[in-house]
Amino acid sequence: MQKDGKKVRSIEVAELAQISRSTVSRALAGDARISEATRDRVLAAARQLGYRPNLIARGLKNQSTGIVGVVVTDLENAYHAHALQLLVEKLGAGRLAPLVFACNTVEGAENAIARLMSYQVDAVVALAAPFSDEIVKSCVAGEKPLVLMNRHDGDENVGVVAGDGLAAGAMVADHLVARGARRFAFLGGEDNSFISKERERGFTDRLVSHGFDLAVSLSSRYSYAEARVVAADILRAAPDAVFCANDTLAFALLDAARAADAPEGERPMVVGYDNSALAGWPSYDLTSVDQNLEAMTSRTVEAAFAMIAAPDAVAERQTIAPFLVERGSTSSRNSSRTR
Amino acid sequence: MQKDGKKVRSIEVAELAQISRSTVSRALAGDARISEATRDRVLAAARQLGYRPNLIARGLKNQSTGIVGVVVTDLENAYHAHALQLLVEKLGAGRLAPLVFACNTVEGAENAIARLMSYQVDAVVALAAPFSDEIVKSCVAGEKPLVLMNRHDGDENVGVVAGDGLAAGAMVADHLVARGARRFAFLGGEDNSFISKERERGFTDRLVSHGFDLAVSLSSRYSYAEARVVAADILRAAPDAVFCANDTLAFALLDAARAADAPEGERPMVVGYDNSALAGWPSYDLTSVDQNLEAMTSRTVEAAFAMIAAPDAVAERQTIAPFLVERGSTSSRNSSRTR
DNA sequence: ATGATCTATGCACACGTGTGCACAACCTAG
DNA sequence: CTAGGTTGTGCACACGTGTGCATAGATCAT
Repeated sequence: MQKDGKKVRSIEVAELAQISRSTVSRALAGDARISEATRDRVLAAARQLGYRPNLIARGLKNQSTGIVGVVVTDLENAYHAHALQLLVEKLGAGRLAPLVFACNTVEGAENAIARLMSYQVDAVVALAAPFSDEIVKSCVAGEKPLVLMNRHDGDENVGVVAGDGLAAGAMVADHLVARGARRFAFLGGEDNSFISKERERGFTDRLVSHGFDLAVSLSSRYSYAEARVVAADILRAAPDAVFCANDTLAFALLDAARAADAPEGERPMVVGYDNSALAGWPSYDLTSVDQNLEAMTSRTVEAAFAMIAAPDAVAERQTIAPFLVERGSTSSRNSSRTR
Repeated sequence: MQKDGKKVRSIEVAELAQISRSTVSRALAGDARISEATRDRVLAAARQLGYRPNLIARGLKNQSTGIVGVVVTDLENAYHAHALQLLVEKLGAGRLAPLVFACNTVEGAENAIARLMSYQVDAVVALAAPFSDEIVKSCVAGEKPLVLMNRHDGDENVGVVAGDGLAAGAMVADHLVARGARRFAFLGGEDNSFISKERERGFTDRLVSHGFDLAVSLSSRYSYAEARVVAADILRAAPDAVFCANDTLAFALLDAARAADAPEGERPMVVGYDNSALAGWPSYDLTSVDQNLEAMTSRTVEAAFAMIAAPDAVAERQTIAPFLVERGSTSSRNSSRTR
């Protein structure tokens, strides 16, 4: 292991092994035509010199870099951060390297995509990013495989892995009805984004089939402070139960209810979305929809692999089933209520 | 903008502009020797074809990829996630692309470093990563510039940007003494890591110079559930004020105090560290040390730039001054206390 | 013994870019 | 008209790797 500091190239391994550079390349690639003896000699030499193939050069030659572009938006949102961590881990396990760009504005998105394309990424994963139109357009134009996570989109040939917001909304409706709620509210997010709308629709439709309807529906940005204001408006309508498109919104609602100083038995039941770590803490103890990020990120990475392996195949769209984690915010201690 | 889907190479720009490929390269690089007229022709052709230089090829030729390796650990920790977001943004603004690897185990760290080196990154930024010994050793061996963020280390020639835990501890001591506390406790994290130790030392030393001392000092992992257990032990010692090495620890302590059902006036004052978003929410309203991540990440990126530009220069070590954000958890409503 | 088949390896090219050096064209001074 | 300078451009090489093709040696069939 004589790392003298300078780069070790394959030619040096070849010289040490008394062999040509081609043979080194083939031996390391596991080419069956290389004899056992020389392969061992090459491996020994490579190990001795601490040889690491230059993936940039390999990428240039192979037209495949092993780099995957990842576009994220708001890492301060714990849900996004967690998703990114899982993606990074799973991509790494699959011998792919994630090149991460954040974009908060539309020109940021265009810039990020341009950079990614310049780096010849093998695929792009967009993680709940807005401006997905731009991203889709650029990736289709550049013929790069693209997987959108939790972002539905048009009819272009892009991979889509998304949670089933409709099913989640229905599950929440079932749960709240079973707990005895009668007057329902929905607190949506981000200018009524598609995802928020979907969750609301699943919720409302199932309520209707139970013979109820939605008394109030308002929406807020995904920030705690702004949500507090809207939460107060929701509470003014005195709902039995509130379904929030996001855990942060739910926390704001819970705090607003506490601040209103209503006796505990009269506070509405609350359900959040994302099942963030905080939801499990006793201070909130929030019933929340778990999107199954573990499965979602796994499917996303698998989809990226598949599209890299077969670029011309039809991209599939997968739906991940969410599940409900029931906690104290919808416990029966709240069930005796006077609307 | 005739993107027919296939890659556009510089030779195609050259042909369209009726010029040689060298001239295209020089024109786009802003070489002064190129005449105004041809430069315009090249730019027009490049724009028309939607030409994007292949940064992989450029990296191979220039021995400089513009990629910076980023090593992170626990993105579920909001502090790390926020730091990563800022790093990604600031690196991107400086025309650098972050290749992100997560490592939770020591072999994960070695693997991550090996991958980074293979991708010929221009520098490595390690973000509060454990196993920094391995990282330092590998980067020094590979002669890659390395910047450690919030991680002090030996005498190797690596850049270090860290918050001033000593000063922070002292500030907290001053603050708590001024608020009337007399019996102090410290709740540390992660097996008494260096960072946690430093904060405690700053705290204790200043307490001593005020004529007080530390009644209790315990430590826990950085997870809420484990911290709750240790927090209960701390409370058993009935301190006036508790300084926690981490906001999560502080939240656990606050919840433990509430759960103990002591009258509000007798609960200890609590100070956290990181000033996470949650600290500002009314449910915790936690006084917390802000590490000034904005400044810290800026300095980190600047340090990386400097080390890339001058690899043989002596790496500098910078200290970022933290500041205290005072909130309700140390408000005077708690000041009348019976120890 | 000779041609045929197979095995193991080397030569040389390609990937797309940047740049030292040479050189053509033009201008100026004598 | 010639010598010398200035300006703009092209040739050809290098970066480190993978791989098609050719080939030397060995084994085998006849």
